Amino acid sequence: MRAKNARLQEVASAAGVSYITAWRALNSPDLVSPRTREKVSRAVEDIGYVPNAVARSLVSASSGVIGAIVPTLEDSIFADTIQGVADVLNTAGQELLVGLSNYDMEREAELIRAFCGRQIDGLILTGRSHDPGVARLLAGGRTAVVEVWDYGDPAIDMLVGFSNLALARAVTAFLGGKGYRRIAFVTVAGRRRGHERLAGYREELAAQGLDTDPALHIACAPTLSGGAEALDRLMALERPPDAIFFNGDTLAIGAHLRGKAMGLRYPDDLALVGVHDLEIACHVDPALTSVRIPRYRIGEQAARLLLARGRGEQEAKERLNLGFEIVERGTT
Amino acid sequence: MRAKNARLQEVASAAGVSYITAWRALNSPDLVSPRTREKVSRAVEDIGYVPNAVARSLVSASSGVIGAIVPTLEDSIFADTIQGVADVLNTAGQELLVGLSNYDMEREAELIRAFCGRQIDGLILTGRSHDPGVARLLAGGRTAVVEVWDYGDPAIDMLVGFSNLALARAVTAFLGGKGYRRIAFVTVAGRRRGHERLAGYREELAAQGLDTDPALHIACAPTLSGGAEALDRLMALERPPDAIFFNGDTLAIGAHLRGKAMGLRYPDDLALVGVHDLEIACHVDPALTSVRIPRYRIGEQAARLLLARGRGEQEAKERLNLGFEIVERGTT
DNA sequence: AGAAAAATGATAAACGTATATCATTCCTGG
DNA sequence: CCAGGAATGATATACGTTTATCATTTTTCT
Repeated sequence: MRAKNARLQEVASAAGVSYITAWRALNSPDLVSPRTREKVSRAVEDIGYVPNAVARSLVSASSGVIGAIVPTLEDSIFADTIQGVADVLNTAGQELLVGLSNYDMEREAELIRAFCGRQIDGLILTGRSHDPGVARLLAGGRTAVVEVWDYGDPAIDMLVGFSNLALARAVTAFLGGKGYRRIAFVTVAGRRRGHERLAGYREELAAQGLDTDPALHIACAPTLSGGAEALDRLMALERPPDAIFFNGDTLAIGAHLRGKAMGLRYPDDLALVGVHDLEIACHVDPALTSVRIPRYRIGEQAARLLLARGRGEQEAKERLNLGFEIVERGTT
Repeated sequence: MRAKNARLQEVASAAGVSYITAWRALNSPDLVSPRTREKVSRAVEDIGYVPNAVARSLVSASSGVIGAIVPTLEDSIFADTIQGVADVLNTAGQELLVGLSNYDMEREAELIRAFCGRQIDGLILTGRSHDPGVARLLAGGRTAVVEVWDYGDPAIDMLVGFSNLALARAVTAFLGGKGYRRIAFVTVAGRRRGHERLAGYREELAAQGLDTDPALHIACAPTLSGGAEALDRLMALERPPDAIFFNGDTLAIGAHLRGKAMGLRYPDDLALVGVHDLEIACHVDPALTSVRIPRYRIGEQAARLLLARGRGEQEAKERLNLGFEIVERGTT
């Protein structure tokens, strides 16, 4: 059933030329006469020859594959970054090995090891905290690495993202500047990015002398329902918040729709801010204030850096802070 | 800078055993004494040895990699399927090569060729229409193929999905059964799945004697705004529809929110149906009637079939029709 | 102690390509 | 017709594993 793929030797035979000539016809066409070139490419067609990239990788010690590990594709957040990576790699004929860590550092470490064994030319990792063993493996510099979706110290190699701490401080400061005093923060349980942002939120609360009631930070499920339920819990507090910072538009939209059904009026009764600036943020009424993050560009830039490194153009440990932008709309 | 990775020979030297013994310690531990096993694994640790999967693939003619090609990750639709694939592959230690065709058949063909050159153990393709050259390449049966997100004839090899034609007929019949006579259909321009569903919609209109006004089928951008704008155009018709079937919840939600802002009341003024049953369908008011499609399970099952084929358990050209389900809510 | 079994070692071929070296054949221009 | 270059060919080695065969050493058991 499973016949072996044709080898270049068979193409050569079919074309009536030697192996070497067939090889030259495909890989350095200038060294070969047009007639031979023609014969060879016809033989390639006839046989359906596809060069064995595995053998090529083995001898050239470079696979033409980039690995990217993100926590999940289930919210479209990281999917957009992967899309950016893939779009850039396409233009360079590189392939993309995708790994989903499910927010699990050990799983991420396994994926990294497996990817390294596949001789990937570059690796994109989400975030800056990784398994220590793997950090050592990668610190050798044999593989180009870009960490994305974060900005700070230390970094393994290259870095493309924005400061999660700064983002949380900026949003909190923005709300404080608008006069809100009891600002709640809603995160999804068990996610590292949430921890960093929580730190920024707390720092800024302290800096601005805002209400630091710990009851104002709660965690919920990463869904619209999670956001809706978080709203319920916060509004049921003895002293409910006057503004809620949701760590993700999905949560914020869930809360927005629930609150509206309950009769809340934004921003008078309550202010809402999300993160990611999903398209739906502009389609609810009033439109949701959110934080625009260059999700797609993060992927693009990360891929570009890896390609540049591969071409030897980019030896430095480039660090790109792509920033973020608070987009003010009707809910604040 | 870029030192070479350690080879197994170096591990053997470090452990003070022969190459063969080191190999056995890693690959058939039963043949080796516990003490030697220990020495070798310590050497592996010290050196940071990672087996070269490329060399292994070359000799074993199987790479441990599955390829999956989807049109895009930008809406979360196919991302969910990829997630399902990845979750199953994880349990089997297989890696996932992802290709994004951007709805372009030529691009898809290039990706398929590149993947085959990488000696993938299996391939997941979206839909059943592909470049003819590539179809021949794959028809050889050297690579296990699962086509997903569709069900019908012919198929290259295995098949996991549902009938897009049946889906469109079912939705149209459902609306007709509710008494709606002027049923519009909104698709995204230039997508094949839309064509199949359009055919189903038209067949059912004819079968039920419903209004077949061609002005009731329009195309729009694949966004919330696209759906909103489609609503505007349809409601501006001299004889507007009494129900709209949106080929995707994103479009339907965009229209829903716009229509509500315009003062439309569902389902009295207008009925809406979407496809995909995204979470937000239940969070708008009234909730959106939609069609549940097992996006994640499609990926899971496709991956399972490939793994079974790889283990030699599954030689047949399995075909799984996972179906769909109309979830009736407030908009109809 | 001696035989059987377990563990280890030496050697070689294979996977399909990349690439280097040297040799031969073919074509072109004067 | 011959020099010189272009085109083609023959041969070999390397990449790092997998796997087979056969040989040797060490351990275990009676």
